[in-house]
Amino acid sequence: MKADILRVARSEFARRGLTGTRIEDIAAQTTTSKRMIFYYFGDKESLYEAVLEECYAEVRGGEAELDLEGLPPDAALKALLEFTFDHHRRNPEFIRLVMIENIHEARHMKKMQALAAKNERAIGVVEKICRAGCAAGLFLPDISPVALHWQISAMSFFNVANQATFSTNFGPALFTEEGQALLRRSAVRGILAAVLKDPARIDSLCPATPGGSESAG
Amino acid sequence: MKADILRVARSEFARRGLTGTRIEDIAAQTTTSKRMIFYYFGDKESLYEAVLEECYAEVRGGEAELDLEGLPPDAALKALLEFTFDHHRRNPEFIRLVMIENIHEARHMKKMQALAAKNERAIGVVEKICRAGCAAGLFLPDISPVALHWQISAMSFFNVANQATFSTNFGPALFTEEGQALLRRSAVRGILAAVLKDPARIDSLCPATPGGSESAG
Amino acid sequence: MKADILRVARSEFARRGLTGTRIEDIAAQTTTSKRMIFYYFGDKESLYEAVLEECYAEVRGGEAELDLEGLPPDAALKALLEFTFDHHRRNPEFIRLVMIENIHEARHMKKMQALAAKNERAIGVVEKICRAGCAAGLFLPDISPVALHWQISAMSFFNVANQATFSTNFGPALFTEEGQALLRRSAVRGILAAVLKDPARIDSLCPATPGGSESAG
Amino acid sequence: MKADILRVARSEFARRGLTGTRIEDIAAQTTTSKRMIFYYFGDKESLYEAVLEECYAEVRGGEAELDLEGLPPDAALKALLEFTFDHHRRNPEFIRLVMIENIHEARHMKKMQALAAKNERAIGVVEKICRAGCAAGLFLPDISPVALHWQISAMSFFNVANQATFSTNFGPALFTEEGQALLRRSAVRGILAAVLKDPARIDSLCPATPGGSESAG
DNA sequence: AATGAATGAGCCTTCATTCAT
DNA sequence: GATGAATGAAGGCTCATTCAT
Repeated sequence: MKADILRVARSEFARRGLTGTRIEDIAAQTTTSKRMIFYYFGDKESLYEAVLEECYAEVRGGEAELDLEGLPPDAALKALLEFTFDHHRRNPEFIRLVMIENIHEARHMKKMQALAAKNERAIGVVEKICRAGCAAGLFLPDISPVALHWQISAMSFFNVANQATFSTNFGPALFTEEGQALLRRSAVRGILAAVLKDPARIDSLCPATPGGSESAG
Repeated sequence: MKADILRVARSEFARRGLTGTRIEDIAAQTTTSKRMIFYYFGDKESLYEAVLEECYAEVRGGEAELDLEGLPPDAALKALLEFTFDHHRRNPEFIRLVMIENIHEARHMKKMQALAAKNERAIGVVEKICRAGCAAGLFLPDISPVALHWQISAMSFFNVANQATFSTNFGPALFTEEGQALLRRSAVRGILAAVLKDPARIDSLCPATPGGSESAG
Repeated sequence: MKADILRVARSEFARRGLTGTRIEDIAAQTTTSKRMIFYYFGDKESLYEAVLEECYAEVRGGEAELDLEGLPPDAALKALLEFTFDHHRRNPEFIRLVMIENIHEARHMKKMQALAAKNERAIGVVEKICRAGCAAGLFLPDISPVALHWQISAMSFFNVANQATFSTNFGPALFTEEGQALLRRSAVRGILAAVLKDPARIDSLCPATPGGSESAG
Repeated sequence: MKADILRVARSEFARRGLTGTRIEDIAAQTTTSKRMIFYYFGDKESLYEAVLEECYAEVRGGEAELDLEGLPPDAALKALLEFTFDHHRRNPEFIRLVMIENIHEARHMKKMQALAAKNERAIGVVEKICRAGCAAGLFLPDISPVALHWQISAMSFFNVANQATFSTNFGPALFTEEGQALLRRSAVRGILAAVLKDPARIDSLCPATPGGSESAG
């Protein structure tokens, strides 16, 4: 019952934002009533926070499934980016909730205690790769894991978050399967180039060219 | 008077979104009345669209000031990214309006006819650089200007749009002046790497390391 | 509570029409608030429709009380007209609501499903009289019950509906008790004349002269 | 220009009533502006009154064209009814304005001075017929001209005014050309029967049966 | 005489929320 | 614990009308 409400609420909040969502609309798609929503969650904002928290847990939980053990640092970094890129594409509701949080200056996210551990883990993954990369002499020294995470996030997030305006302005080509594959490769290439000591290694890791057809050399 | 309303409305819509904004709040910050807003703009949504259009015109107008003539293609690309990165930072209201548009699936932006020309111009700039880069044998062949624009936008946009959640989750360090300088350099390096035929050239164009402290060698 | 609202709303709608009525004015005469009206009825138009429906049910219900069993057909017809004439006079609000409906091209009445049965019953009464009258050789053959109902309605309805303009233009005499009695007798005479095979029978059924003073011989 | 406004205003007031009509809607269909309407007519209610007055003048003017001279009284009465019946059918806007006036308790009509003469003339016609009919020994004595006028009006007016609700409730058959012909004949028959001393004369004046098919005897 | 720009008042409606059991 | 009925507060919007030239 609570789960039912949360499921519908997530969809509505993701679609319409915090103020744009109406409790009545959520109730209408639920087996319960409007009254029950207040009974279980107190008020609209608390429901929204519950949705946000649950969604975050789920998504960050999904990230834990990624196993980079055994991969060389540069391949691991590549895998991490590709995973994040795909992961964000598969979770548009999560992306939208984060967009909405940013509209609200992360006001609700700041209240969420459970986040700290999850975020540290996310950075931990990048940090580990960086350390290994430096130790192996592959990466430039003094790479900031947080900056690297920022760069990975930027492209993976923007790709989903701004699809509507970007394709309105510049056409839908980038959001077809081929377009997405292209963007993903460009992103990998950019990230690796920003990190590798010897840029020549890039070509062995990602043979294709960014923004170009497969044929390029 | 219309300008006064638009100015206040932009601030409110950027801050609170379409549904979150109350006409009354706009009126209160204006020398005119709530009634006047409807007189000039018809309804809330039309006012929002007028704000969006005006803001877009202003921002894209600002971009026109950038002069890349005379620069070699790779330096031009670097300059374009740096300009975009800074430009987005200087226009947080515009960024927020675009975020809000994405929440609304670009519903209003799709109506704006005047955009087409401006968007083509934006792509035109990148296209020109690409052509010159290829002609000079500097860039990889078959670079997609739109994909390149996407990559530039991704980092410049995300940097402003997701500041609230990112700094909530991973600390405010990246959003200090030094942090921003670092991110900008990483971004430049990534973009160039994704494009240059000879990655070794990167170091001559951007000597500093990505994600690293200034000291790195 | 709903009944209270309906009662007040009927009076207001009958007096001022659909657009002329203000929800606030209804609320003010009620023990409840304006908000409650929307809670119970959704919107102004639905409230109006509820009023119309209820009023129709009441009025047509009142008609059911008329018992014509046992009367000869011509006497039954006379009784039906007299009843309708009096009945309309007693229900000026109903008359006004029908006037208002006609202004609105019967837009709302067309939605009312429950009417069909009631209307068929109304025609049924006339039909029965017609059949009996024909069978008894009293009425002209091929009398149309609907046309007869139209004629009865015309005079009974106009008498109430157009009282204001008629008495403004031609004086109030016809709307005193005597005037009304006169009109009623004229109407009966007209209706019977339009139906009876042998017009001479009229005088036995309604001895007084139409449009004349009682004294006439 | 004033004429243009009046023409449009009549149509709008007739269609939507006094409160239902919006000055802006009138202006939109005019070559002039909303402002001009106030300039020429002062306010909404005065414009409505001007419309009402003009419409009345026009319609009552049309009635003057009827020439009953030379006809025997009963034929004249028949002609008057038929003319009125047809005349009302041809002037639905006028009918609607009178309906609206009745909704407003004839408040505006009461102000109209010019009416008195026109109304007296209308009654004058009936009066003349009555006098002639009595003098000729055809009509019952003491026929009230006003009651007779009421009866003529009732059927002619109701026929147009209540068409929407009547056909909604009882079908459209009565408002086809044949249906209307039938009703007109019924009405004539009823009126004559209410007046003639010798009802047998009816059949010579109107051979057809009321509410029946043409064949009846 | 003629008019574009401006507006005060108030209307219908919606929203999250609480009452009372 | 669970719920149907009720509601205060305010929101977007419309209307006839007047200001100012």
